[in-house]
Formats: sequence, structure tokens, C-alpha cells
Amino acid sequence: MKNREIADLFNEIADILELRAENVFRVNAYRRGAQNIEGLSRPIEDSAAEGTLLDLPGIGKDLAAKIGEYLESGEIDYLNELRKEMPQVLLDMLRIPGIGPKTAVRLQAELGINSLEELKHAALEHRIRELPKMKAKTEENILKGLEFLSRASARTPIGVALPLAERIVDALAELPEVQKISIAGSLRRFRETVGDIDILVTSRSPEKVIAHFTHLDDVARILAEGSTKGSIVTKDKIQADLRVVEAASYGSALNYFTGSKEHNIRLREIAIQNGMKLSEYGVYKKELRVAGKTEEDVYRALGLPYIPPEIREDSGEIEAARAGTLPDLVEIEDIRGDLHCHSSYSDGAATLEEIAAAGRKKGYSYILVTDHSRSLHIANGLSPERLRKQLAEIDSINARLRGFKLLKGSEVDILPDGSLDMDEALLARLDIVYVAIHSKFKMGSDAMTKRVVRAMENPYASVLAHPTGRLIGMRDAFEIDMQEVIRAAARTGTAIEINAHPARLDLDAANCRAAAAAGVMIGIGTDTHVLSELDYMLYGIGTARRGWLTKANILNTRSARELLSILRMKRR
DNA sequence: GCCGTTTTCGGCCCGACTGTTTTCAGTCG
Repeated sequence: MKNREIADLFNEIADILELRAENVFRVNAYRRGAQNIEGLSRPIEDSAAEGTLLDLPGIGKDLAAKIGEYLESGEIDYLNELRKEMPQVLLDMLRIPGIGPKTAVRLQAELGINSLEELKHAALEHRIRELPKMKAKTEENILKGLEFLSRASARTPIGVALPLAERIVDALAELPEVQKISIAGSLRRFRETVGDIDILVTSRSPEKVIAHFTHLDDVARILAEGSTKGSIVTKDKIQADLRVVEAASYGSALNYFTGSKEHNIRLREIAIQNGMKLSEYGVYKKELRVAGKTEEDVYRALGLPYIPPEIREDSGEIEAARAGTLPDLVEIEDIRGDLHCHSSYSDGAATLEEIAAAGRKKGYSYILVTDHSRSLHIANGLSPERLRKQLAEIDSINARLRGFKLLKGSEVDILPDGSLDMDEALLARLDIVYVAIHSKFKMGSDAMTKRVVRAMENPYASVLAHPTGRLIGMRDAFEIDMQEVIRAAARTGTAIEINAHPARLDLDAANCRAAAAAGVMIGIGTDTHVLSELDYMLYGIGTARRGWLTKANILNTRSARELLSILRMKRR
């Protein structure tokens, strides 16, 4: 799938055009095209093959031709020409926060800067302040920006950002001046990684709230401190922005600061088409504010139903809202049990008794125990004897429980040839069989796809766990053709997991959408190894919602009885 | 470069903060 590559190239074209001070709308056309291609749930190659590139939003004749050219030859001539006359250092400088195209071009032209190293020296030697409209502060900011660039890990995983954001929200919520407070930005949309943390507050004393924010314990550096906005970098190098608005603007501000940018632009266009104006302060007819207090009011004023944050990506939600076909997204309250949990029999920390107690406490009616199979020695995988012992223990625990049960499962390794690491007689004794790749990640897409498809063809394989093996920010997905895997899942009646661990979120949202469209059932499991991780369900739900999934798409919104009857159909 | 509930041409989202300036350009989100 070449979506990402092509999006990167279009963004590079946009950068170069911007450095050349070309028409900003032309620049934005490339950026919008890039954004839309990156957000596609299927390979752009497929659209090209069908001849439907022009149906994609933001893709016209020119961009479609460039996509075709890249798929054909692996290059875009136009970009090659642009690169020839654009010094690399200009593109490098754009990555420095605070430096945009105008400043980059001036630094290069007027000081002859040819690398970021030279830029650093120019700032240290105070040569930048010699230029008109640049002073000591400019040099300081460039040095700080360079330092940030060298240390910042590009994006923060949601599993790190959300707890940090909640800590900041809790600290601010204690202030008497704070009325309403909410997380906004890509974090509220549950993106798997975020660039920064956005927090929105209503207050009559914005300065006090902002001053408190910029002096929290977590703050390493203050980037901005105005009368409505504050911006800081935390000690773990994550940027956090706070905005303070009045209560009458809370809904429109929350909507605006939640984004996505592309979704917001669409909303503003709709406002204009209806003779109104939308900003973070409200929906206006002439000077009169007609909506703004709640997000629901804002959408209503634009003639739209409420659109949940997780799908605000301009990937069809506006059209669905207009047509009245928005999905009724699954909610955490719909979840009746957890489908992926390790006990102390393999590499988990909790005993079966403790897992059952924790599941009851969460209000679940079941938890599927999925310890590793024998060949995964590193995780203390269960021998057939130990698994039989575990099944007996589950029976005895269940016999004592009312309204809750442990389901019998296993996370069975898919061996390199696609066979399962467990004998049929034992597989048959399990309620639900998870199958997963834990070895030989680098066999290449064709071999890996065949391996996984063969595993799914086993009548006992109920659910494919973490299908791409990725660890966000740590390990890339192994090469596998997910389109083919989804087709095979649909054909064989195998479900696919959303692994809710925030480092995995695998399936990702785009593949969730593709899987649901193919009629594949999805199971959400936390992959719990320590009982507190049962709370990761939240991240799985966020991912499911980003993937437009409803209660009906999800296995564990069902009772244990329904769940088993759905999955058992495959064994007949 | 894209696009059409006013449009196949003429538009294209909106505002805050910073730093350098005495009214604004650049950057960011």
C-alpha cells in the first residue's frame, strides 16, 4: 500500500511551493490531497486500478495524474524538478518550530546558511541579529527550536498522552476560577499518537487559569502566555496548549479545538454556504451569535446532527451526517466482557481467582482467559498438561460464581507454516481460540499473508489477535497484506481483534472500517498482563469508534451465550 | 490545484500570539 509514500511526496511538493511563495491555495490543494490519501482505508493502488481516483475528495486531474505516474515509475517528475532548485536546508529548516517559509528563505539567502549545523553557529555567533527584523530573541528561539527538534520524539503515543492530560485537567479543575474543562485536540479524537495536548476551559478569570497552568509542576518551559491561550512544554517534552473561553463559546471552541482541521474547514464552508460564519466563538448570522454554547447547538445551527469526535476527519462523516446515515458508534457501556487476558499460568501477574474478581468488579459478565501456547517459551507458554489443569480450575471457579464466568481460551501461536501450536483435541475443549503471530516476523508479505490465512482456515481459529504485530513508536508492523487477511476472515468466518493495549491498537481504525465493510466481526481485548490494564478497554473503544464500528460489529457487546454461538458456527 | 444548494470561474477558514514594530508580518493550530 503506497498511500503513505504518496502523501509524503505531496507534502514535500507543498513545502517546496510554499518556500517559493506560490499561491497558498495551490499549496493547500497538495496538503489536502496528501491528508485524504493518508486517511484512506484501502490501497490507493486499488482506486487507481479502478479508475476512481477522481472520486476521492481533494484529488483532481493533476493530482490523479501524479499518483498514476508514481505508481507506474516510482517517481514524480514535477517533484524531481522542484527538488533540483530547492536547497535541502530550506526543507530542514521548516521542521524547526517557529521557522516558516519566509524566515527559512531569508536565513538561507541573506546569511548563506547551508545546513542546520551552520544555522546553529550563526545563532551562537549572533550573526542572525544583524538582519533586519531579527533580534536576540529570534536567535534564542531558533536555538530552542533546534534543541526541541533534536530531542523531540515525533509524536506521543496516546497511552502516554492521555494519562498526562488527565493529570493536568485534574490539577486545573481544582481552581475555583475553572468552570468547565475538557480535553480537546487529536487526543479527544483518540488518535493513536498525538502531536500535543489541547485543553479547553471556561472561566471569567482567564489570566489566573493560564498563570496556574504555566506554573504546574510538570512544566519545563513556557512557550506562550497570553490572555486566552497558554502553551507549555512538559518535563517529558510534550507540548500542552490551554485555551480559555467564555461559557457562551464553549461548544464552538471545543468543536474548533478538537478538529480535525479538515473537518473544521468543511464546517466553515457549510456555514458560509448558509450565510453564516463559524469561528471558535460561535456560529454567527451577521453580528448575531446563533449558536456556541454546546457542540450540539453548533452542528444543529449548521443543519447537521451531532458528529462524534472520533470520526471528525473529513473522511465521509459530513456526507453521512447530511444523508442521515451516521453510524451509531459503540460505547464503552456496551462492552460486556474482556476477550484477551493473561493469568499467572503464563506471563500474567494475576491468578484466575483474581481475574474473576476484577471482572465482576468491572461489571463484566465474562473474561476470556487467553494464556500463551507451549511454543512461546519466553512467555511461559502452557504445555497441554498445564492447560488441562487450568481448564479444570476454571470449571471449579465458575461453579462457585453467579452472573459471571471465566471463558476458556488460549492465545495459540501461529507456527511459521501456518499451522496452530495445539492439538485438535485440546482446541476442541476451548470456548474461544485466539491465534497470533509471535515469531518469525520478517518472512515477507506473501509468506506472512499465506501463513495467517492458513491459520484462519483452521476451523478452531475463532479470532486473529493483533494482526499486524506493530508496537507504536517501537516496532513497525510486519509486512502483511491486510486486504487479503480481511477477505480471508470474511470467507472463513474468523473474527479479528482490536488489541486495546495503547502500544498496539491493532487492528487500527482504517482496517477496522475495512473489516466491518467486509462483514468481519471484531473482538476487543485488552491483552491484560496486570489487572490495572483491564482499563485499556477505553483505548480499544476509541479505536473502534474511529473505525466507525457500531455495537453490532463487536463480539463482546454480546452475552457469553450469543458470543459462543456466533464463534462456534465456524466449527460446524 | 480543487470545486460547485450562487458558481466551469473565482473563489478558497479564522483568529491568537510573538517579535519586531509603532501598524504588522509570520507562524501556528
